[in-house]
Amino acid sequence: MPRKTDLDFFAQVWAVVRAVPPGRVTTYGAIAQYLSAARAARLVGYALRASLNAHPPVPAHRVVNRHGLLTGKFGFSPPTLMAERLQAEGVLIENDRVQNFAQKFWDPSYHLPPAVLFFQQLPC
DNA sequence: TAACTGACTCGGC
DNA sequence: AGCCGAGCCAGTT
Repeated sequence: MPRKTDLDFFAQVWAVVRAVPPGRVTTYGAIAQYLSAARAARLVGYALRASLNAHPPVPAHRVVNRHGLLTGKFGFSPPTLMAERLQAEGVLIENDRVQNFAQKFWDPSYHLPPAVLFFQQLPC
């Protein structure tokens, strides 16, 4: 299993997050699993915290934890920005929790081509 | 170089 | 249904 690729782990995470459609959300674990690093969910969160000044921008607000909780909201300024962006896309938030999480959930492993192909077709 | 740190997850109570 | 402890891995110090 090639754990190393031509792209940094961070860059891979960002690429996947950019593929999440507006109005949908995904989880750290789902991204990690898609990247063949199912145990690296924490790293995904770590990568997202570093994504705030990434180019092109990363829609980090569409990534929540497995309970649909907005655990990363403190990475935004103000922290309410994460919930506001989601609600602007039609995702209902209550008490920092995504409502109808099961319906809004978007799984990269299901909706995206295999990671190898996905990164192959990526520009740059 | 070794130790510490997380925007997490899973399983057991 | 919600809390607690252990495992996880790349980056940073």
